[in-house]
Amino acid sequence: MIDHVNTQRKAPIGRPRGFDVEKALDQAMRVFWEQGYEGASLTDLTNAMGISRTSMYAAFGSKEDLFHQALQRYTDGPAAYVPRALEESTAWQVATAFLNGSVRATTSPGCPAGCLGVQGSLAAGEAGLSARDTLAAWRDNGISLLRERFQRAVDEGDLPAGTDPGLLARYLMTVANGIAVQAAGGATRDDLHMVADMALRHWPRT
Amino acid sequence: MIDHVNTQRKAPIGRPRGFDVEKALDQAMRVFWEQGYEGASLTDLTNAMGISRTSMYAAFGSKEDLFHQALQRYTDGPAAYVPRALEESTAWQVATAFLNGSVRATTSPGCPAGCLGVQGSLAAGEAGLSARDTLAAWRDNGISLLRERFQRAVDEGDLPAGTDPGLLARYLMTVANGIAVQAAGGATRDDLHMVADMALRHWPRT
DNA sequence: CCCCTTCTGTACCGAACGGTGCGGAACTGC
DNA sequence: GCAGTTCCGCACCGTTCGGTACAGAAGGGG
Repeated sequence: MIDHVNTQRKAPIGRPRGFDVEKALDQAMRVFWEQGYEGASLTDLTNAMGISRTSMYAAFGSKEDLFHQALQRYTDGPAAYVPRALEESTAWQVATAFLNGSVRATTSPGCPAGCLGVQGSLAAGEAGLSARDTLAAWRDNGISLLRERFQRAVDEGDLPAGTDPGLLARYLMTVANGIAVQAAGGATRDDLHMVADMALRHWPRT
Repeated sequence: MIDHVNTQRKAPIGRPRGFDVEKALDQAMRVFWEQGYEGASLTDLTNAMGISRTSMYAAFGSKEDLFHQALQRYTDGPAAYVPRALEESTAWQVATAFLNGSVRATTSPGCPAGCLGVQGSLAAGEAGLSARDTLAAWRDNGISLLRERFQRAVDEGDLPAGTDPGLLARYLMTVANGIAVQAAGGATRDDLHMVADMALRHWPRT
């Protein structure tokens, strides 16, 4: 607020940055996605980002900070199918869009197989505990978003009265997480689309 | 074959081993289960096993060999619910026993949360690629066992003609893998039992 | 022009990594 | 007792880990 004028300043004093922060963050996201938090070394990361260790620390803070920012970019990018799915007009459409989106995102050609929010740090030693907890909270947040959407669907009569929105939400997230594991193991998009269809076959209807 | 007499020899020459190989393997299995292949250091492992690095290398070969033997012990121990489920008399009972067993195994008090076959090495750097591939093959083998069992059920008329045994098998493994991820993130046994029930609600019947 | 700020490349830090050489301890067979 | 064999604890190997000190390069403000 005080320095609102600074938001318009195009050329801050000092030597300008020699790389594109968002492009570098994209590359870091890919490395974390492919190798996990612990499996991605600073050397792997900075090589992929095309910058030196010093520049990385100056721009992002630490490996853990970089991971958080890469996860945010993942949320806004490859995982953007989640908020899109929540905007569908019926609970059935939300569920379908969510699972189909997860299949697409975890088997996208040119991207690592699987989901950063799952394989980024599922089990870890001491160094990766923070990342592990961050991702567990990230997945829980996804469940909460789904639950709130399904609660609304119950309230609106879009889902049968007495339906448990929390159970539906956790069920969908569980299937999506399983899809991510299968994708990481090499399952094809067609395989997983059939699995997603099967998981939706018994969806409650009014 | 040649040394079948040796199988009866109780006291081999040389200094006897000062620890129980199977107990040590159990502890190693727990560490890999909790921290993953890359996250488990030799120090973590040998401390839990109660032996020195030298003894570990002499008895098990290398960290990777130790992991393979720990996975075998996991297969025979905590994951023994899989072959038990396959022996159930109907496909429905097989599926129910498989998912309920996976819920129990991934939320067993006194054991790490989740499944070694999933979180042992899902995404990894160069050092963990072999373990990652081993676990992917381990999961694929589980799918194959289920598929063969369901093929038999189709042949016997226990499942409707035209049912795809491979799809059922992959579907169940996907749900089980999702359950493992959720368990690793702190989901309770009750939560996951309800998820498993929901996943079985639309099971094909004759 | 010089000063100040910011960014970058190199070279390096202590710690931890997986793995091993070696001398001594503990056992069997003679 | 003495050789032969196996196991164990300690100290150590080279490498890599995440993170940083420092000096020079590249920009703006006066």
